[in-house]
This record gives sequence, C-alpha cells and structure tokens, in this order.
Amino acid sequence: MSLILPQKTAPSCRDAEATKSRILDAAEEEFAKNGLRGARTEAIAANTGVTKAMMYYYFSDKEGLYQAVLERAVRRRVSAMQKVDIDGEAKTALRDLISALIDEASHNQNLPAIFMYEGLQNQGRFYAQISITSVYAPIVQVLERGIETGQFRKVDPLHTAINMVGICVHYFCSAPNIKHLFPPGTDLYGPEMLEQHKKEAVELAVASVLLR
Amino acid sequence: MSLILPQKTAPSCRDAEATKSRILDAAEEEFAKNGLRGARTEAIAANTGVTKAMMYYYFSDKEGLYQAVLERAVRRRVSAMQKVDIDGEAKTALRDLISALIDEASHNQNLPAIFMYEGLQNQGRFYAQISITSVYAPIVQVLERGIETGQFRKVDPLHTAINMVGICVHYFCSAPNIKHLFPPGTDLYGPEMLEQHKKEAVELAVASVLLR
DNA sequence: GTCTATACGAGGATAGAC
DNA sequence: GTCTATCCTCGTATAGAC
Repeated sequence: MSLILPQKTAPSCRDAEATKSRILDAAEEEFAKNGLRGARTEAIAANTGVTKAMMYYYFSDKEGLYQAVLERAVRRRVSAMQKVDIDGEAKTALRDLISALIDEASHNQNLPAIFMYEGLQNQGRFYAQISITSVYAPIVQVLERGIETGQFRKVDPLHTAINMVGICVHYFCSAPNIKHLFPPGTDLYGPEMLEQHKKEAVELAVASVLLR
Repeated sequence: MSLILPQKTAPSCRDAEATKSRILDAAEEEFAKNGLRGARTEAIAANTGVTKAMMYYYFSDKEGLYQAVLERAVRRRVSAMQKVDIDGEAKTALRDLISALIDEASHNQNLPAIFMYEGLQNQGRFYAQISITSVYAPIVQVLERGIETGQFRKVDPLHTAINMVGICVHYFCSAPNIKHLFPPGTDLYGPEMLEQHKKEAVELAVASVLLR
C-alpha cells in the first residue's frame, strides 16, 4: 500500500493562469481575515498549494498581491451592482439593488471585510486609484429619481446611499461580534439567517425613504 | 541659549495612574488604526512619551493591553447608550439612541474602528467575555415597545437594531473609502458633515420603522 | 514555472541599572 | 516606576537549482 499520495490541493502542472488565480483566492481569504498589515505571506502560501516564492514571481511583493486582490474584488462588486436594472420603478430598483448587494456579499463573504479593511487600515489609499464611485452611483441615481418622481422623501441621496450600504455590510463585518446576541449555535451565514437579513434590510431600506 | 528642553509630551513623574492612562490612550489610537495584529508596540510607545518597557510593566503583553483598551471602549459605549432615557415615547427614544450613538462615535472616533477590528480580525474572541448585549439591548427594547404600542412596523427587533447600528458606524469605519465620493477636500469629521450624518441617520432610522 | 534554502530586517518581549 | 540595551523569533523577500 505505498501509493503515491496527491499533493494536498492540486498538482503543480505549470499552468500560469491557474496558479495565479489560486494565489489570488488564498490571498483574498487571508487579507479578508487580517488586512494588509496583519496578513502573513506564509499563511497565503500554505493555503495555495504552491510555494511562497511563486507569489513573488507573479506579484512583485505583498502590496502588489494586495492590490490585485482589491482590484478583482472591486470589479466583482461593481459588476454585481451593474447587473441590476435600475430603469424601472424607483421602489423596485432600490429593492433590487439592496438585494443584489446582500446576495453578492453572501456569495463571496470576503468582500465586505476586504473593503472595510481597505478603509480602516489602509486609509483608502488604493481606492483613490480604483474609484469606488460605481458601487454607490446606482443607489444614488435611484434615490434621486425616486425623489424627483415624488415617491421618496427628500433625503440627501449620497448620505442615504452610504447609510444603506452600511445596513447591508455591517451584518457581515460584525458577524463575529453580533453572533453573541443570537441563541448559541446560530450560524449567521446559514441560509435562513442570510435570507432574513436580506428581507429585513430590503424592507428597512425601502420603508426608510418611501413617502407615507 | 542652552535651555533644558521639556520632554516631547509630559514629564515622567512617577504617577502610575497617569502613565497607565497615557498608554491606554496611545494604544487605543494604534489599535483603532491597525487592529491587534497590525498594531506595533513600538508605535504605541512612541506616542506615549514613556518607553516600551513601561507598557509591559503595566500590561503583561500586547494582548493584555489590547484587552484593557477594549474593556474601556465597551464601558464607554455602553455608558453612552445607558444615559439615554428610553422610557418615554418610542419614537423619541429611538431618535435619542441613534443620536447618542453617533455623538459618541463623533466624540471618540476610535471606538467604531476598535469594535469593527475586534470582529473582523479577532473573531469577536474578547467580546465573548465582555458581553456586547448592553449596547444593542436598549435599541431592541425601544423597537419592541414601539411595535407593541402600534407605532412601529412589525420588524424583527434584533435584526433591525443591528441594521441601525450599521447605519451609524459605517460612515465612520468607511470614512477613508467614501471620502472619494464627496467633493475633494471635504472633511468627513468636520462639524457640518457630522451634523448632517446624524440628521440623515436619525431620520432614516425613524422613518424605517414608523407606521405610515 | 516551480521548488528549497536562506538572508535580513522588523517587532515582541525581557534583563538589569537607576 | 522608569529607562537603556539587547535578545530572538517571526515574517518578507531573494538567490539559485531544477
């Protein structure tokens, strides 16, 4: 019984793109957990299946890797927001935008943490180059239209958009803190809880602007 | 002109309590910027006026210092929330709670970051011992009462309380990110901006639950 | 393209004088 | 109680073989 055991994750089969994306995945995980400063290149490599040296081969240094992770993350979130049709009724469009944001965070749970860290720890340095506008812009537009058409209260669209994003992401970013508020054993990332978070968030967002 | 120059911050005058609290202040600042892992004991000492050795004299290690900072931070936030009179009309009580939370974050801008980091980076490990319940409990109570008395929609009180805290703190935690959304040079911590954030947040929170 | 081995600086922690 | 000097691990990054 002396079979040759496979490598813990995947064979090193000289596929550049595959390797790069494996590194990006592991790095995203680590940066989401610990931020740029707290992340350990060692830990990234360990979860990658390839060695630390490869990281430096493809991404020149830790910061380069971080930036690549961030760029991919922004691309994903922007694309999730832009898939939403915002040209219909303002109320529906708002509901769909909030849903999309939460669905996307539920699907890729690293993103909220990645963005939060970028602000907290990195002072939004890379955001300056990347332009986060495209994430907030659709919400702002829908709010503006809702106000014009008389469906929504006269809120400040930008502040309100920021507050709505706050509703969506705080649940994810604070999950380890707020889990103590729920019955022991509750899984905040379980399907029922995610569904309820989405429901409550969507209803709260819509109710908060809809004219009575 | 060979005057003896004063120490950069304060004299080392053998006052234990004063020294401890100076260390705590500097540590809070550093932990708020970088989190437990990212924080540098060197940096804390540098802003303290006393040496690194003193840190280890009073707080056994980096983790001990972190825990002390967190405990003080929780005490402050809980006390800010408990000062609010929540026994009057539900709508007023809710408005006052949200105001208090934002005022407190405006006053001590490290707290939102400290709590966010505790969840993101430290998996809420210290929260388990400290009990964060007292921060959310007043909001939950007020929401429950508002629902009972028929003033508020039938929301889930806990989820909604979490979402409302999200509204309050996201502005602060994401400040370096979202500042790119405002005209260049806007100071998100300036009095006008803070006032507007409070106004928008309070109105949004109240409108989101008030029955039409 | 991928690996092993290692250089080197940063940073947490302590010893011991005053 | 406070300081200076130092230890030593950990973690980023590179050299060089395959």
